[in-house]
Amino acid sequence: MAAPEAELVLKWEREQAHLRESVKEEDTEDWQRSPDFSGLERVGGVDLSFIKGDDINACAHLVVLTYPHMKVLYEDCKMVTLNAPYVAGFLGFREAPPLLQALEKLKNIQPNLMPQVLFVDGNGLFHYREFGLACHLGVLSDLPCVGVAKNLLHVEGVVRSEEHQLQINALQKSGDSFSLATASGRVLGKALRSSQSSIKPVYVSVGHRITLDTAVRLTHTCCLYRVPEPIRQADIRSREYLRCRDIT
DNA sequence: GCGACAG
DNA sequence: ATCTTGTCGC
Repeated sequence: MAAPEAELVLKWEREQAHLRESVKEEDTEDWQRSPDFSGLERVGGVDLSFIKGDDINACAHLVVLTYPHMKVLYEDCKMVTLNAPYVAGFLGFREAPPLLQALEKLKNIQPNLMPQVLFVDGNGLFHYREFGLACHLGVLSDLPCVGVAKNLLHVEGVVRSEEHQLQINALQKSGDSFSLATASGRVLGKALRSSQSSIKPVYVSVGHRITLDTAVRLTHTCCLYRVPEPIRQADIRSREYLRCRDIT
C-alpha cells in the first residue's frame, strides 16, 4: 500500500509547486491597510468534521460572520465523500475540493454574502513546500486567506523544542507573538497568543492575498477565544450537525 | 536508520 | 479528525 501512495505524493508535489507560483503574499485589499480594518464587513471560516470510525465521509461547513461583531450571516453544511487520504503536507488535496464547492454554491445563491477574507483550519505558507491548505484554497478561490493551525507542524527546523516552549512562555498577553523562521531565516508564520485565557498559541500564516503582519493582526481581532471565531463557529456547527444526523 | 508530521 | 464530564479557578 506504500508504493501507490508514493506515486500520488510525487504527483501532488508537482501540483503544489505549480500552484505555489500563484500565491500572493501582499495586502491586495484596501481594508487590509486600514488601522481598524474599516471596510471589512464579512469574514468567513471553513472546517470539516468526521464521525469516529469513518475517515472518508465528512461534514463540510462554511460560515460567514459580520466584522467586527462576529454574528453569523450565512451558514452552509453538507455531507461529502473525500477522495484523498490524509497525508501530512497534502491536506489541500483532501479538504479543498468540498470547501471550494461550498464557496461556489455561495457565489451562486448569495453572492452579496461572499466573505472578504477566509480563515482556514490549517497552515498556509508555514508548510514543507510553502503551500498548505490555506494557500491551496486561496489560490483556487482567489480569495484572501489566512491559515490558522492549532498544532505545530514540524517545518524546516521549527520544532516543539525546549527553545520553542521558552518562546511560548514569553507570550505575556493576548496579541503577543513570535516568528517562525526556517534555518535560512525566512519567516513562514507566527505563533500568536490569541486570547488572554489560553497560554497555548495558534500558528498563523499567509494563505493568499494578505501579508503575515496583517494576517496576525486580523486573527487577533477575530478571537473571542483561542480559535478565531469563524473557524470556531464552522467547527461547532459541523459537529453539531453530525451529532443530530448520526443518531438515525 | 528511525521518528517526527496541519486535519 | 476522533475517543470525553466534571471540575477547579479567575
